[in-house]
Amino acid sequence: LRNRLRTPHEVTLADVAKVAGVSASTASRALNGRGELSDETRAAVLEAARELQFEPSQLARSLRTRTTFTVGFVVPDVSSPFYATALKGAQGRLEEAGYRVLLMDSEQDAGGEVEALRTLIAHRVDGLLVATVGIERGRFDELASRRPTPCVFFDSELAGRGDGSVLLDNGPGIELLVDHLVQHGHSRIGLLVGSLRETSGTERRDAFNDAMRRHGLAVRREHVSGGRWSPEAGLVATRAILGTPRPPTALVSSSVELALGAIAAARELGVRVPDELALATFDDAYFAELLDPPLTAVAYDPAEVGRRAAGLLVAAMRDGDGSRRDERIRVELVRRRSCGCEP
Amino acid sequence: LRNRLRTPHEVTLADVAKVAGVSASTASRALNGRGELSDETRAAVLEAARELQFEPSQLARSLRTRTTFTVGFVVPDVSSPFYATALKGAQGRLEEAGYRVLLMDSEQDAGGEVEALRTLIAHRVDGLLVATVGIERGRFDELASRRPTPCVFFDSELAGRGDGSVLLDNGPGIELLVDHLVQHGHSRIGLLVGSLRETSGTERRDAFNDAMRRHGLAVRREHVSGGRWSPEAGLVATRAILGTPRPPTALVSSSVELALGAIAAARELGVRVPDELALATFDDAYFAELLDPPLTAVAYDPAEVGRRAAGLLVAAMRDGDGSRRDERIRVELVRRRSCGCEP
DNA sequence: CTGTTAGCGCCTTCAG
DNA sequence: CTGAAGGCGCTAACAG
Repeated sequence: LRNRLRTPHEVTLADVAKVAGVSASTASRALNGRGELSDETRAAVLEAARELQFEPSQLARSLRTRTTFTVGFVVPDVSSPFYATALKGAQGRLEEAGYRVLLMDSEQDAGGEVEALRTLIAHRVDGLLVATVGIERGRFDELASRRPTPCVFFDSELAGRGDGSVLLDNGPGIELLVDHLVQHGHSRIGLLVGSLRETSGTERRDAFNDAMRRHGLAVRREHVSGGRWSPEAGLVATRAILGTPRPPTALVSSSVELALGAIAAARELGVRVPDELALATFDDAYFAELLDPPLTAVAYDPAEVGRRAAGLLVAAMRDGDGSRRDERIRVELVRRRSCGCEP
Repeated sequence: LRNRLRTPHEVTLADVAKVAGVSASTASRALNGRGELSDETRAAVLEAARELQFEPSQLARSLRTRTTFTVGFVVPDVSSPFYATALKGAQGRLEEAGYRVLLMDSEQDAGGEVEALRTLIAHRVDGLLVATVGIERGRFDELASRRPTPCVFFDSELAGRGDGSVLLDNGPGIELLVDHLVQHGHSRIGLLVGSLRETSGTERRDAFNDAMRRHGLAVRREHVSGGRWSPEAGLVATRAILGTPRPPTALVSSSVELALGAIAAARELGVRVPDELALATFDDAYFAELLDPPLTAVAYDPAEVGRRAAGLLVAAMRDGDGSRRDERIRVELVRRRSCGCEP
């Protein structure tokens, strides 16, 4: 029976107790600082634990206490600098509070997201941090009902669901971009849109339309293109937009990836930025300053998004009153050359 | 007793068994496809499980089977595009094989790495994927002895430890860079070094020295600077190098972050790249083409690093014969303008 | 202040 | 082919 175990002998709480000459429950109390213990008993247990290099099994502990101190983190694409940085920010907060992170990538796919959530729930995570790609409400409710787990959305949300959200100031950000381009004298302005299954995508598009309307400017259908967040999508979309009979003189991009594609497309078509096409984008990047031309952008701290979301989640896991909290991350305009500003 | 449970009623294997009218052991067999079962029993159990939306507790399962199907992933900095992408690659392979990823960030610190490994081991992960920041051998051995866990190093290794490694072709890569710069006629070449606590850092520095020697070129102490992997370090190092009495005419950078700092420093000092300072770097980046100037680089697929490392780890977790496997990721030179090549 | 007892939810011998 | 029993390692009532 015992010979099947790979590990010759797993050091267990019982072992520690035996060496310390106390019962297992006492050993447990000593190690977790619970209950009243005589100093010498405590010392004996601690000593024994150290001697045996006892490492309590989180597994057993979790099974018993019904809490795993693990949080699930679901993003469309971990390799994206934004999500990677948000993850890092969240990680910091969570570790402070004693939580670990189980990571899942939804691969930009609603099905993948459902799968990820299901797995995480099967692992009995204590909480969920998710940048949704636009899962159906019904699916979410089903999962949530099966096993209620505190959940905070970030970057994109499922309106009304979960215990809160931390989103970017999408509206004000796009407004900053459009206003600035208008100040430069542009009136034919195009838009590179992101995924319209995500609220970050739709909010930016809606804000663009609103801002244009506010300036009395028309939004031409053929000057709006995109649909995904990649440089490739930006390249294709910009080619299409620049290929129209009367192309726009300026372009607002919903993300830095899209903007990269735009620069590439302009270069390919021999269109000079910003002289023939002004460009301004949502999202700053650490290399934006060094691009050719340097990219005018709406900046914010991606790590802060993660930190704040994690903060909300920790609160929700502790209190568990169903009170929602929705936060927005402030953004600011960083003027560089791509919009037509001089250095 | 039961009223303390947050979840009104957790659906358990016993419930499924009851509904299906069989014993718990039979239900378990049916759900895991073990043993011989009559078709109707199996069907009844599956039906009951679906009806109750049974989601087996991985926790309990793991406690019993002594395997968690979880892998620990430790990197110096998740927010770095390289590690984020490697993570993504690893994730793909691991999920195929049924493993989940528990992520830890060592914060570029040996102490943090030890802490991360300890936590992961306490969670009884089945395997470890680590990009070490240069933890002490003794510390590693201690942790490994306490609870032997398959471990594969990637990017940087702890020579001789673990069950294998997947490293980049650091030597050949740097050689490509030096050779190319020499071809451009340079003889005073400087080096931006990364962290020398990591083998990726030392291998690149050593390769630089070797390549220079091979060309009969002197490596000047004051033309070698750096020590960390960040753009800031690159900025400071390049300032220092360019501030020397006879600065180099070309610079090899150990990483793209460092190179970004170099471009910034050159710009700040009014030094034109590549005319006054040629630049070539290890690591390609998706935006390298769009920089000013476009960056000549040694390229490889970061996701592949993760995939291969995960592949090795999965094999090690399955077979468990202590056979080491060490792999190298092939690299290639991508010529762009920063080295002096014409477009 | 401490020990005994009883499980958390699941899997796996061992019998039948 | 199926059921009963035991236990993974830990914690929390409940008694002393």
